[in-house]
Amino acid sequence: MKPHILQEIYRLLSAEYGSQGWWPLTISDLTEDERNLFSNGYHPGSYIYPQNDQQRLEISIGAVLTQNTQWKNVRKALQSLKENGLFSPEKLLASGNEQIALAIKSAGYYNQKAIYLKNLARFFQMFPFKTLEQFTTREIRDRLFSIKGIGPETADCILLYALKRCSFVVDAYTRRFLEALELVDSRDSYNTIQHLFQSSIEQDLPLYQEYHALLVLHGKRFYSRKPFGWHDPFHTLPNRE
DNA sequence: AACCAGGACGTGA
DNA sequence: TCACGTCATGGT
Repeated sequence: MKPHILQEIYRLLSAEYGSQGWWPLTISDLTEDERNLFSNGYHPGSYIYPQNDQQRLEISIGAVLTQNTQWKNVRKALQSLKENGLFSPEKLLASGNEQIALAIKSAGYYNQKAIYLKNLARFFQMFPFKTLEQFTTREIRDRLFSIKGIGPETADCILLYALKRCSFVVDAYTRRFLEALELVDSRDSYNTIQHLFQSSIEQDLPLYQEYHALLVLHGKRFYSRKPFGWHDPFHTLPNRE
């Protein structure tokens, strides 16, 4: 692969779609000014979020809930968790699986995810956000990955968007996109593809956050099973080498 | 009325 | 390692 092709792809995606402002926060968490400024919880051009543990937790829980699930349904589940007073590690651990499952029903897989959220809550109880600062990104990643219900992508989402660590997120859209460009093979592992990005682009947090967001947006447009775009996906993108 | 969504786990080869 | 079945609601 050409060494700088992933940089070039980022430039093209960024020019095509502009700033995304991931990870989205629920509107109810934001101040009135922010509410007026942001649409649908996105905060394009601003990388100061999350600003408190509540928002860090929301991103982390959202990362679990959005596994193979549309964000729209996750947002309902997040609101439901808050409305039912379940939105803290302590409350989650003190609640029954059935109660959590009921609250997150809209996100699907609710029985599994109720357990997953408890496992995550147990982790955050053992390692509050403040104490995580002293660990390396790799150390946190290994810890997260060992939690039942947290795979590589979910771990990287938490690292990148909740903990502000440069850990590149590889999702299904990223894989389909790179496969279509014949930059990776279908049998390449998650870590292989992640390493491809991390060795090609500069270690910059906004860049990491934006790049994944852009890949999701572009992926939804051209690489969904039911794509809603009609343009040639290769039109503005580099030809395969 | 099938089919899909910002995955992860358990199982058997 | 890896391919495959399972988990489940909400929208097209």
